[in-house]
Amino acid sequence: MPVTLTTKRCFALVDCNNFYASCERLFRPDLKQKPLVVLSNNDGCIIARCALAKQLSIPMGAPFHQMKALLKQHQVAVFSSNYALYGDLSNRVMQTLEQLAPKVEIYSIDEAFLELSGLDFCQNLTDFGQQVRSTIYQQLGLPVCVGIAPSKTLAKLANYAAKKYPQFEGVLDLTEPHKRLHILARTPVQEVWGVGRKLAERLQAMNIDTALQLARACPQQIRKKFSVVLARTVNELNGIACLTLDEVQEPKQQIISSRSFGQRVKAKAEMQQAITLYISRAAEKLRAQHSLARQLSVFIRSSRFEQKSRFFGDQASLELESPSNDSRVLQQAAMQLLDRIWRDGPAYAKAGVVLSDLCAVQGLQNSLFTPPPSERSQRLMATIDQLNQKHRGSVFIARQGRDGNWQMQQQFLSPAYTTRWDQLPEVC
DNA sequence: TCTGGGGTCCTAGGACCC
DNA sequence: TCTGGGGTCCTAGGACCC
Repeated sequence: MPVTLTTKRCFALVDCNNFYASCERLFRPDLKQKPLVVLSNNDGCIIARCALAKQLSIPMGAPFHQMKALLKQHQVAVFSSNYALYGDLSNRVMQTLEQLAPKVEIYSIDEAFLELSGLDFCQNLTDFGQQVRSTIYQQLGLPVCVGIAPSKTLAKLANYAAKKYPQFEGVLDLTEPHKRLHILARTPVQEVWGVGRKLAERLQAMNIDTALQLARACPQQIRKKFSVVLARTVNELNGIACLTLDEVQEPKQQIISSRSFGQRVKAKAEMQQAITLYISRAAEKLRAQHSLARQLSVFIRSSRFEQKSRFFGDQASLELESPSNDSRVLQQAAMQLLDRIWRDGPAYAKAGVVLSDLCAVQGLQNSLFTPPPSERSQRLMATIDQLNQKHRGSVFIARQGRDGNWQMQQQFLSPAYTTRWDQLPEVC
């Protein structure tokens, strides 16, 4: 077997195929030969499709209600999204990857970059990619594809091609420049990481339609006409690594909790319940990353799709006297904000809260000017988090109430197979 | 009836100062 | 009274990602 000494930068992108759909299918072997889709929160849109469903031309992001007839006609299995399940399986995929490569950056719930630079693998890179694929499939039953290249942007593109063209068998190594031309020339510019719909339109107006044409553009001109970001993309497409592997997950700078309602909200008391729930969720996330928030916003809005009535939306923010992660403090502040923006009349479709201007609990403990949150508050919150971790929703602020009509619709929710003992799959 | 949620980064423009 | 330019900081909004 040839030995590849990678002295240059080398990245692999591992991406799970149709992740949510694959997760659902894992526990339903009876659906192996059947098309399957997963819906967004509130069963609003289709956000994941298995290969068979894709063949039926069910578009990504299509509103569920518009697709119902087609789904029924082809007997497509439908699932509400089950983030407890996907999150748990994602963790297992990442743990497996960490055993296979020394440096791993968890990029999203279903993707990770591996850095292979400077490693003298006793195998070529395609074989390494196949090993990743087979290990994850054997251990977890989830299919993945692997793209390998000297920059992250090219690794993304290699992954895209590994998925698209069956002859690569799920792994594509683009470290050799001459292998790239062919692929870049066949990849539409919109498939390049960092090029969305708007940029693609502007690029196409300049006769840049493919990834290869973008790679051959002048970075300085792109910088001038577009942005530093796109200029960096041009360099990355030429194999010049501008992005590095970020192994450590930085704490979030902003935490959002928002949701569309299962049914329109008209009463203020219901809105108060919803906002209280969202605040609790956001505060939980805040504490999980050991942060405090200085700023808080609340927003409410009616539906943009409503024909009969005019759209209404408003938001308000405030700065806390001292940074906090205490659900009670944040909840009170949120209620004040809601009082400011609430209007009787509109049928509200969505609301949310945003925590921002975050800082670390640690840093504040040594500050002379801002008092740190009290021991008592920290201990109480830690206890609540522990209880809720064991049993979701066991402790909550009374204002939140139980079972409002506004709560999320999840008509097709699968059991929490992997995270709840009472919902373990049964083998008959 | 029914159209997701949660993030990041960059830029443009205004306010303000020297 | 008239004139100028450069710098910083902040915010809102846009574009992108999954």
